[in-house]
Amino acid sequence: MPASPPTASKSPCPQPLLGQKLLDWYDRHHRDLPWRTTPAAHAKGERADPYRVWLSEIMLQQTTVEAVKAYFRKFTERWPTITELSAADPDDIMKAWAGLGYYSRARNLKKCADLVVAAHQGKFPESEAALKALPGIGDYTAAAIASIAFDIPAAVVDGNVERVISRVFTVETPLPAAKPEIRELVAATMPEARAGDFAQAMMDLGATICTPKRPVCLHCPLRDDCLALRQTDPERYPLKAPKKERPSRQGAAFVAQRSDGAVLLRKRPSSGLLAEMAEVPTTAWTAKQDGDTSTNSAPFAAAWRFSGQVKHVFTHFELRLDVYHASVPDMVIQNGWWTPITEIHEEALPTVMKKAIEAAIPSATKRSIKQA
DNA sequence: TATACGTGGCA
DNA sequence: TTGCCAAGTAT
Repeated sequence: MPASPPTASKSPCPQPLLGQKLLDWYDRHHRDLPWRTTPAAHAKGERADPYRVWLSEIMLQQTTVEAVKAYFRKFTERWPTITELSAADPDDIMKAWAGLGYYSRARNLKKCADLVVAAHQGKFPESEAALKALPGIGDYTAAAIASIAFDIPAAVVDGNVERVISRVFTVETPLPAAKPEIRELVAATMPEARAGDFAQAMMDLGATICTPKRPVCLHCPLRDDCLALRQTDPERYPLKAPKKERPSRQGAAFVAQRSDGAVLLRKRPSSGLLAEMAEVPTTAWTAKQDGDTSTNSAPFAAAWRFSGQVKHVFTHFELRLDVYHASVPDMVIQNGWWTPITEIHEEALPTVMKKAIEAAIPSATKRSIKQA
């Protein structure tokens, strides 16, 4: 524990006033989102459902609000309570999550639901530490659930909060090293009451006013307190460590179709990229130069015809897949099964696989998540 | 502390 | 087109 953080001199004392300004702004400008209760309802004693708070927070990790909305509705309609989610077939959860990305979240979702049902009588534990002990719940999510669902004064620090705080206090330490410093500043800024509203207010401010590019400082409730606005350029914050460049990989994907139109799928290994999701047979994905993407590397002999190339960008590499198609006789493969082309959208297919199938069989996967 | 882990939207 | 970004976690 450093005796004196670099920016300590800039915030010698707690700033409850700042927190109150933020809450006043939130009362008038909060976003209405499917997983929220309004601050007015909250003031009347209404509590947010911890299950819905948890589910939304997991979905929102590194994911936009707009992308989450349809999935959140789908999950809560199908599994209204954590008990029902825990009773679900894990494959059905993976299918329902398909397209949202970061699939370990879906696997941990089931593990967490099972634990809460088995070890906590179906109720989320009401402390930050106990929440953080659950699968898929880290520092941020534990604090978010504790504050939003239980009004526990926990320091919620996500990307929005990092941006708001680093600007208001001109934090000169680059992320992620600045995290502890930012957490201290949040703790000093938090009001005594309304922990959940304060956390959501910080995030709404970061999402709508204190945006990464072209923040709307004119409308900001903290404009008189913001050191970045006063001294320099707010967009300079938060400082970030330089990122590495994204390598390229390439491979081939093989879309086999039976005479009745069914497509051959198989299940991916239980660890690593896209773990336990469905795929069409592919080669290994290797560094661009030495990848063999010819039909020589097909999973079995067939009249493979080149359909086209698919590009897909993952977080840590970009992939170019040569896609081949063939009409084949009925057969059985390891970990594989046949799916009617009309039901392909119900499988646990990650987006990259939908792209590959679409390249081989145009219009095969057109049906969108909202209709599914 | 650094790396693996998805996807879609936007300038 | 390319790069950045969006309510992070696990190891």
